[in-house]
Amino acid sequence: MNEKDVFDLQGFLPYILNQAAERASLEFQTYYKSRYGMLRTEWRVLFHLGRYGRMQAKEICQRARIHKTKVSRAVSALEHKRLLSRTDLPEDRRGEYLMLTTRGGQVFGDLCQEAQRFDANMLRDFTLEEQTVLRRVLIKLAQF
Amino acid sequence: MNEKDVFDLQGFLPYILNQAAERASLEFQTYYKSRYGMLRTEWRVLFHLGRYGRMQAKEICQRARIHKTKVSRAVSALEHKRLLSRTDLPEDRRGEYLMLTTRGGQVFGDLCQEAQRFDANMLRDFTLEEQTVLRRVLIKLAQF
DNA sequence: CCTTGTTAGTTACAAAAGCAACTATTACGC
DNA sequence: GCGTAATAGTTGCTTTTGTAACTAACAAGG
Repeated sequence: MNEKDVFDLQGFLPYILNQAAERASLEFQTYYKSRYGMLRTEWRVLFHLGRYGRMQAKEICQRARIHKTKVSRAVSALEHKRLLSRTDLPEDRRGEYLMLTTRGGQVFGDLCQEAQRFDANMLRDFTLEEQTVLRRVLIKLAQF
Repeated sequence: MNEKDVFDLQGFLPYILNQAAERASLEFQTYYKSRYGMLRTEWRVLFHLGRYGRMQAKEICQRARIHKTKVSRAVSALEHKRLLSRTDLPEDRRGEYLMLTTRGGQVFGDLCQEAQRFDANMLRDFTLEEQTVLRRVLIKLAQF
Protein backbone atom coordinates (compact mmCIF):
# COMPACT_ATOMS: atom_id res chain seq x y z
CA MET A 1 0.00 0.00 0.00
CA ASN A 2 1.42 3.34 -1.05
CA GLU A 3 0.87 6.89 0.11
CA LYS A 4 -1.92 7.54 -2.33
CA ASP A 5 -3.94 4.65 -0.98
CA VAL A 6 -3.69 5.96 2.51
CA PHE A 7 -4.76 9.38 1.39
CA ASP A 8 -7.59 7.82 -0.59
CA LEU A 9 -9.01 5.88 2.28
CA GLN A 10 -8.57 8.73 4.69
CA GLY A 11 -10.18 11.01 2.18
CA PHE A 12 -13.73 9.79 2.35
CA LEU A 13 -15.37 8.28 5.39
CA PRO A 14 -18.37 6.55 3.76
CA TYR A 15 -15.98 4.69 1.51
CA ILE A 16 -13.75 3.31 4.21
CA LEU A 17 -16.70 2.70 6.47
CA ASN A 18 -18.21 0.53 3.78
CA GLN A 19 -14.99 -1.33 3.15
CA ALA A 20 -14.71 -2.21 6.80
CA ALA A 21 -18.38 -3.08 7.16
CA GLU A 22 -18.43 -5.21 4.05
CA ARG A 23 -15.41 -7.12 5.17
CA ALA A 24 -16.90 -7.80 8.58
CA SER A 25 -20.26 -8.82 7.13
CA LEU A 26 -18.79 -11.14 4.55
CA GLU A 27 -16.59 -12.85 7.07
CA PHE A 28 -19.28 -13.36 9.64
CA GLN A 29 -21.72 -14.43 6.95
CA THR A 30 -19.83 -17.67 6.56
CA TYR A 31 -21.08 -18.81 9.95
CA TYR A 32 -24.81 -18.39 9.53
CA LYS A 33 -24.75 -19.16 5.85
CA SER A 34 -22.83 -22.41 5.93
CA ARG A 35 -24.33 -23.76 9.13
CA TYR A 36 -27.92 -22.65 8.82
CA GLY A 37 -28.36 -21.45 5.25
CA MET A 38 -29.42 -18.07 6.51
CA LEU A 39 -29.29 -14.72 4.74
CA ARG A 40 -28.09 -11.52 6.35
CA THR A 41 -31.57 -10.17 7.00
CA GLU A 42 -32.60 -13.51 8.45
CA TRP A 43 -29.69 -13.41 10.85
CA ARG A 44 -30.61 -9.90 11.88
CA VAL A 45 -34.21 -10.80 12.53
CA LEU A 46 -33.15 -13.85 14.50
CA PHE A 47 -30.70 -11.73 16.41
CA HIS A 48 -33.35 -9.22 17.40
CA LEU A 49 -35.85 -11.83 18.46
CA GLY A 50 -33.20 -13.71 20.38
CA ARG A 51 -31.95 -10.64 22.11
CA TYR A 52 -35.24 -8.88 22.88
CA GLY A 53 -37.79 -11.65 22.84
CA ARG A 54 -41.24 -11.75 21.33
CA MET A 55 -42.18 -8.79 19.17
CA GLN A 56 -44.00 -7.76 16.05
CA ALA A 57 -42.43 -7.42 12.63
CA LYS A 58 -42.85 -3.67 12.67
CA GLU A 59 -40.78 -3.42 15.82
CA ILE A 60 -37.95 -5.20 14.08
CA CYS A 61 -38.28 -2.78 11.19
CA GLN A 62 -37.97 0.16 13.55
CA ARG A 63 -35.18 -1.18 15.70
CA ALA A 64 -33.02 -2.55 12.92
CA ARG A 65 -34.07 -0.07 10.25
CA ILE A 66 -34.87 -2.79 7.76
CA HIS A 67 -37.67 -2.33 5.26
CA LYS A 68 -40.82 -4.27 5.97
CA THR A 69 -40.64 -6.27 2.77
CA LYS A 70 -37.22 -7.57 3.71
CA VAL A 71 -38.42 -8.42 7.19
CA SER A 72 -41.49 -10.10 5.77
CA ARG A 73 -39.40 -12.36 3.57
CA ALA A 74 -36.89 -13.09 6.30
CA VAL A 75 -39.71 -14.05 8.68
CA SER A 76 -41.17 -16.40 6.09
CA ALA A 77 -37.79 -17.99 5.55
CA LEU A 78 -37.12 -18.40 9.26
CA GLU A 79 -40.58 -19.83 9.79
CA HIS A 80 -39.98 -22.27 6.99
CA LYS A 81 -36.76 -23.32 8.68
CA ARG A 82 -38.73 -23.80 11.90
CA LEU A 83 -36.64 -21.25 13.75
CA LEU A 84 -39.49 -18.86 14.43
CA SER A 85 -43.22 -19.04 15.03
CA ARG A 86 -46.06 -16.59 14.63
CA THR A 87 -49.07 -16.06 16.87
CA ASP A 88 -52.01 -13.79 16.22
CA LEU A 89 -52.14 -10.55 18.08
CA PRO A 90 -55.32 -10.68 20.18
CA GLU A 91 -55.88 -6.95 20.21
CA ASP A 92 -55.21 -6.27 16.53
CA ARG A 93 -55.83 -8.83 13.88
CA ARG A 94 -53.54 -7.10 11.41
CA GLY A 95 -50.41 -7.79 13.37
CA GLU A 96 -48.76 -10.89 14.74
CA TYR A 97 -46.23 -11.76 17.38
CA LEU A 98 -42.98 -13.33 16.34
CA MET A 99 -40.85 -15.44 18.59
CA LEU A 100 -38.06 -17.94 18.22
CA THR A 101 -38.78 -21.63 18.51
CA THR A 102 -36.65 -23.77 20.81
CA ARG A 103 -34.44 -24.58 17.90
CA GLY A 104 -34.36 -20.92 16.91
CA GLY A 105 -33.12 -20.11 20.37
CA GLN A 106 -30.40 -22.71 20.10
CA VAL A 107 -29.26 -21.33 16.78
CA PHE A 108 -29.25 -17.86 18.27
CA GLY A 109 -27.15 -19.04 21.16
CA ASP A 110 -24.67 -20.73 18.90
CA LEU A 111 -24.32 -17.72 16.63
CA CYS A 112 -24.03 -15.38 19.59
CA GLN A 113 -21.01 -17.27 20.77
CA GLU A 114 -19.49 -17.04 17.33
CA ALA A 115 -20.34 -13.36 17.21
CA GLN A 116 -18.52 -12.70 20.44
CA ARG A 117 -15.48 -14.62 19.32
CA PHE A 118 -15.58 -12.83 16.02
CA ASP A 119 -15.85 -9.45 17.68
CA ALA A 120 -12.98 -10.09 20.02
CA ASN A 121 -10.80 -11.30 17.18
CA MET A 122 -11.62 -8.30 15.05
CA LEU A 123 -10.63 -5.88 17.77
CA ARG A 124 -7.68 -7.88 18.98
CA ASP A 125 -5.04 -5.50 17.69
CA PHE A 126 -6.55 -2.32 19.04
CA THR A 127 -6.05 -0.68 22.37
CA LEU A 128 -8.90 -0.52 24.82
CA GLU A 129 -9.14 3.18 24.23
CA GLU A 130 -9.42 2.72 20.49
CA GLN A 131 -12.14 0.14 20.97
CA THR A 132 -14.09 2.46 23.22
CA VAL A 133 -13.83 5.39 20.85
CA LEU A 134 -14.76 3.21 17.89
CA ARG A 135 -17.93 1.91 19.51
CA ARG A 136 -18.96 5.30 20.77
CA VAL A 137 -18.48 6.99 17.41
CA LEU A 138 -20.11 4.23 15.38
CA ILE A 139 -23.14 4.16 17.63
CA LYS A 140 -23.60 7.87 17.15
CA LEU A 141 -23.07 7.60 13.41
CA ALA A 142 -25.57 4.79 13.16
CA GLN A 143 -28.32 6.88 14.69
CA PHE A 144 -30.29 8.82 12.12
CA MET B 1 -33.58 4.07 23.38
CA ASN B 2 -33.33 1.81 26.41
CA GLU B 3 -30.48 -0.02 28.06
CA LYS B 4 -30.97 -3.14 26.02
CA ASP B 5 -30.52 -1.23 22.79
CA VAL B 6 -27.23 0.16 23.93
CA PHE B 7 -26.05 -3.27 24.86
CA ASP B 8 -27.25 -4.64 21.54
CA LEU B 9 -25.39 -2.18 19.43
CA GLN B 10 -22.31 -2.32 21.56
CA GLY B 11 -22.53 -6.05 21.55
CA PHE B 12 -21.65 -6.77 17.97
CA LEU B 13 -19.31 -4.71 15.88
CA PRO B 14 -20.23 -5.93 12.37
CA TYR B 15 -23.81 -4.97 13.07
CA ILE B 16 -23.17 -1.42 14.15
CA LEU B 17 -20.50 -1.02 11.51
CA ASN B 18 -23.06 -1.90 8.90
CA GLN B 19 -25.67 0.40 10.32
CA ALA B 20 -23.27 3.32 10.16
CA ALA B 21 -21.96 2.40 6.72
CA GLU B 22 -25.40 1.89 5.27
CA ARG B 23 -26.56 5.21 6.57
CA ALA B 24 -23.57 7.02 5.11
CA SER B 25 -23.90 5.28 1.75
CA LEU B 26 -27.59 5.91 1.41
CA GLU B 27 -27.24 9.55 2.25
CA PHE B 28 -24.36 10.19 -0.09
CA GLN B 29 -26.04 8.17 -2.81
CA THR B 30 -28.56 10.95 -3.28
CA TYR B 31 -25.87 13.15 -4.80
CA TYR B 32 -24.55 10.91 -7.51
CA LYS B 33 -27.89 9.26 -8.14
CA SER B 34 -30.05 12.33 -8.56
CA ARG B 35 -27.49 14.45 -10.40
CA TYR B 36 -25.84 11.89 -12.61
CA GLY B 37 -27.97 8.78 -12.45
CA MET B 38 -25.02 6.81 -11.18
CA LEU B 39 -24.96 3.60 -9.17
CA ARG B 40 -22.71 2.99 -6.21
CA THR B 41 -20.21 0.90 -8.13
CA GLU B 42 -20.13 3.51 -10.87
CA TRP B 43 -19.34 6.19 -8.34
CA ARG B 44 -16.57 4.06 -6.92
CA VAL B 45 -15.02 3.41 -10.29
CA LEU B 46 -15.24 7.09 -11.17
CA PHE B 47 -13.73 7.94 -7.83
CA HIS B 48 -10.75 5.67 -8.38
CA LEU B 49 -10.08 6.89 -11.89
CA GLY B 50 -10.46 10.49 -10.81
CA ARG B 51 -8.17 10.06 -7.88
CA TYR B 52 -5.47 7.86 -9.38
CA GLY B 53 -5.76 8.51 -13.09
CA ARG B 54 -5.62 6.08 -15.98
CA MET B 55 -5.65 2.42 -15.05
CA GLN B 56 -6.95 -0.98 -16.06
CA ALA B 57 -10.17 -2.50 -14.79
CA LYS B 58 -8.28 -5.16 -12.89
CA GLU B 59 -6.46 -2.49 -10.89
CA ILE B 60 -9.79 -1.06 -9.82
CA CYS B 61 -10.89 -4.54 -8.78
CA GLN B 62 -7.79 -4.93 -6.63
CA ARG B 63 -7.79 -1.49 -5.09
CA ALA B 64 -11.49 -1.25 -4.37
CA ARG B 65 -12.11 -4.95 -3.86
CA ILE B 66 -14.99 -5.02 -6.28
CA HIS B 67 -15.69 -8.10 -8.37
CA LYS B 68 -14.71 -7.82 -12.00
CA THR B 69 -18.26 -8.33 -13.26
CA LYS B 70 -19.45 -5.35 -11.26
CA VAL B 71 -16.56 -3.26 -12.52
CA SER B 72 -17.20 -4.39 -16.07
CA ARG B 73 -20.82 -3.28 -15.93
CA ALA B 74 -19.98 -0.03 -14.18
CA VAL B 75 -17.38 0.75 -16.83
CA SER B 76 -19.92 0.10 -19.58
CA ALA B 77 -22.42 2.37 -17.88
CA LEU B 78 -19.90 5.15 -17.37
CA GLU B 79 -18.73 4.84 -20.96
CA HIS B 80 -22.31 5.05 -22.11
CA LYS B 81 -22.72 8.23 -20.08
CA ARG B 82 -19.55 9.55 -21.75
CA LEU B 83 -17.77 9.95 -18.44
CA LEU B 84 -15.02 7.48 -19.23
CA SER B 85 -13.13 6.24 -22.30
CA ARG B 86 -11.23 3.08 -23.08
CA THR B 87 -8.02 2.69 -25.05
CA ASP B 88 -6.35 -0.52 -26.06
CA LEU B 89 -3.36 -1.62 -24.10
CA PRO B 90 -0.47 -1.76 -26.59
CA GLU B 91 1.47 -4.45 -24.78
CA ASP B 92 -1.44 -6.78 -24.02
CA ARG B 93 -4.45 -6.99 -26.23
CA ARG B 94 -6.57 -8.53 -23.51
CA GLY B 95 -6.58 -5.45 -21.31
CA GLU B 96 -7.52 -1.85 -21.83
CA TYR B 97 -6.80 1.46 -20.17
CA LEU B 98 -9.64 3.35 -18.58
CA MET B 99 -9.63 7.08 -18.02
CA LEU B 100 -12.15 9.77 -17.34
CA THR B 101 -13.27 12.05 -20.13
CA THR B 102 -13.24 15.79 -19.59
CA ARG B 103 -16.82 15.62 -18.47
CA GLY B 104 -15.99 12.65 -16.25
CA GLY B 105 -13.34 14.75 -14.58
CA GLN B 106 -15.83 17.54 -14.02
CA VAL B 107 -18.32 15.17 -12.46
CA PHE B 108 -15.58 13.76 -10.28
CA GLY B 109 -14.61 17.27 -9.16
CA ASP B 110 -18.17 18.13 -8.32
CA LEU B 111 -18.77 14.96 -6.36
CA CYS B 112 -15.46 15.32 -4.55
CA GLN B 113 -16.56 18.66 -3.23
CA GLU B 114 -19.81 17.13 -2.05
CA ALA B 115 -17.90 14.27 -0.53
CA GLN B 116 -15.72 16.60 1.47
CA ARG B 117 -18.68 18.60 2.69
CA PHE B 118 -20.46 15.37 3.53
CA ASP B 119 -17.49 14.03 5.41
CA ALA B 120 -17.04 17.19 7.43
CA ASN B 121 -20.71 17.26 8.29
CA MET B 122 -20.71 13.64 9.34
CA LEU B 123 -17.81 14.15 11.71
CA ARG B 124 -18.92 17.55 12.92
CA ASP B 125 -19.88 16.43 16.39
CA PHE B 126 -16.73 14.47 17.16
CA THR B 127 -13.49 15.65 18.64
CA LEU B 128 -10.37 15.70 16.57
CA GLU B 129 -9.03 12.82 18.57
CA GLU B 130 -12.13 10.75 17.94
CA GLN B 131 -11.88 11.45 14.22
CA THR B 132 -8.26 10.41 14.15
CA VAL B 133 -8.91 7.20 16.02
CA LEU B 134 -11.91 6.39 13.85
CA ARG B 135 -9.99 6.76 10.60
CA ARG B 136 -7.01 4.83 11.87
CA VAL B 137 -9.10 1.94 13.14
CA LEU B 138 -11.35 1.77 10.09
CA ILE B 139 -8.40 1.76 7.74
CA LYS B 140 -6.92 -1.17 9.60
CA LEU B 141 -10.23 -2.99 9.68
CA ALA B 142 -10.73 -2.46 5.98
CA GLN B 143 -7.49 -4.23 5.14
CA PHE B 144 -7.92 -7.93 4.59
C1' DC C 1 -72.51 3.60 10.65
C1' DC C 2 -69.91 5.15 6.90
C1' DT C 3 -66.40 7.59 4.52
C1' DT C 4 -61.57 8.70 4.69
C1' DG C 5 -57.16 7.88 6.24
C1' DT C 6 -53.72 5.01 8.50
C1' DT C 7 -51.28 0.78 9.73
C1' DA C 8 -49.45 -4.31 9.40
C1' DG C 9 -47.98 -7.19 6.40
C1' DT C 10 -47.72 -9.53 1.66
C1' DT C 11 -47.09 -9.88 -3.20
C1' DA C 12 -45.64 -8.65 -7.92
C1' DC C 13 -42.54 -6.68 -10.82
C1' DA C 14 -38.17 -4.28 -11.88
C1' DA C 15 -33.35 -3.33 -10.69
C1' DA C 16 -29.06 -4.90 -9.01
C1' DA C 17 -25.74 -8.26 -7.23
C1' DG C 18 -23.54 -12.85 -7.24
C1' DC C 19 -21.83 -16.73 -9.59
C1' DA C 20 -20.33 -19.56 -13.20
C1' DA C 21 -19.29 -20.22 -17.82
C1' DC C 22 -17.41 -18.18 -21.86
C1' DT C 23 -14.04 -15.66 -25.39
C1' DA C 24 -9.79 -13.97 -26.44
C1' DT C 25 -5.19 -13.44 -25.41
C1' DT C 26 -0.76 -14.22 -23.14
C1' DA C 27 2.62 -17.02 -20.34
C1' DC C 28 4.85 -21.18 -19.18
C1' DG C 29 6.80 -25.89 -19.41
C1' DC C 30 8.77 -29.14 -21.93
C1' DG D 1 6.30 -24.76 -31.40
C1' DC D 2 2.59 -26.88 -28.85
C1' DG D 3 -0.36 -28.06 -25.23
C1' DT D 4 -1.75 -26.46 -20.73
C1' DA D 5 -2.59 -23.06 -17.55
C1' DA D 6 -3.43 -18.38 -16.32
C1' DT D 7 -5.31 -13.65 -17.09
C1' DA D 8 -8.57 -9.67 -18.73
C1' DG D 9 -12.83 -8.86 -19.45
C1' DT D 10 -17.78 -10.00 -20.89
C1' DT D 11 -22.18 -12.38 -20.92
C1' DG D 12 -26.02 -15.20 -19.17
C1' DC D 13 -28.57 -16.95 -15.53
C1' DT D 14 -29.99 -17.13 -10.70
C1' DT D 15 -30.62 -15.03 -6.35
C1' DT D 16 -31.50 -10.98 -3.70
C1' DT D 17 -32.99 -6.33 -3.17
C1' DG D 18 -35.94 -2.20 -4.00
C1' DT D 19 -40.28 -0.11 -5.17
C1' DA D 20 -44.93 0.23 -5.60
C1' DA D 21 -49.23 -1.58 -5.40
C1' DC D 22 -52.20 -4.46 -2.92
C1' DT D 23 -55.21 -6.81 1.02
C1' DA D 24 -57.01 -6.69 5.38
C1' DA D 25 -57.91 -4.51 9.55
C1' DC D 26 -58.31 -0.59 12.56
C1' DA D 27 -59.18 4.60 13.77
C1' DA D 28 -61.45 8.86 13.75
C1' DG D 29 -64.62 12.52 12.28
C1' DG D 30 -68.94 13.65 11.12
